[in-house]
Amino acid sequence: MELKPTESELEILQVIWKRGQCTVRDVHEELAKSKESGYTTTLKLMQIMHEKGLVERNTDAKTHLYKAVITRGEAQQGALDKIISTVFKGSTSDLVIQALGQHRASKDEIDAIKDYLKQFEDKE
Amino acid sequence: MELKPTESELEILQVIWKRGQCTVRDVHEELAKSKESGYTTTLKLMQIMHEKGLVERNTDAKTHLYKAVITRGEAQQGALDKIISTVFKGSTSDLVIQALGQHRASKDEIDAIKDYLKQFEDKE
DNA sequence: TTTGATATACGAAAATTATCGTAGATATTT
DNA sequence: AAATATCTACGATAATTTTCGTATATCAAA
Repeated sequence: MELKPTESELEILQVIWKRGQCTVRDVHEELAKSKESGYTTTLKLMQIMHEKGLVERNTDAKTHLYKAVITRGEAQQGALDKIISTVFKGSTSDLVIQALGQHRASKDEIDAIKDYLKQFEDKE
Repeated sequence: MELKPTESELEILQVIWKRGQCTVRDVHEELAKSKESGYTTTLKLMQIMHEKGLVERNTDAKTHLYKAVITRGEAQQGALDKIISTVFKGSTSDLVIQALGQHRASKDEIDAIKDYLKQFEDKE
């Protein structure tokens, strides 16, 4: 196992994560808002994702229901690991600073991060 | 233009960024440490990268010298943009917190980030 | 100058990913 | 029940990316 989703698979997972559970049509209609592609393309991709173990599905009814096996957190971690090692020279702080710099985090976001950092203050 | 490097191209860019400038052999021997592939494969990839405008090269001598056109910072930004939108629901702070959490940044790294955040304190 | 090592160029195969058409099953409507 | 709509399965093609072999040029050494 231990497969990382492709770009298209990630788009599909996004929809599934948001809804928790969905049909091929659910996913396809969501994607159709921003993308142009056939229904059977989405279907096929989701079938492949099932083979790969990225999603599981309930086939009791005619219309199958898909759920994500890989969690959003796992995908996040995988994505982070990859870019930290490929473009950030292994430096997490470089990534954090670059992220904060360009994306102009809002005050709330900054506060959330500060709060998070507080937990390290009393340690060691 | 405006092409994003593929996975393999990114590996090559890493080597170029580290050295500033290099030959195909430089890159290939660096990659060979962690990967198994032929010299002409690296050569071909670098030629394609040249066609795409990701690198430029000096062909005065028999052995060409390659330099990166896209900067590490641009690649970092592109990589961040992509994963923030695909797996972090557009939330920079989610990304930052996840990065800090799992990668167990060192004290120095935490300090660097705190310093960075200070600049926002007096604003607005 | 012949031999051997090392370069680039480049076509083409292999591998991976994405897209779609069609067939057949099942449900829904008239 | 017949017609229509919707679903899955799945093979085949297209597009993209990666890998490599071979031809050819250049340089250095014997």
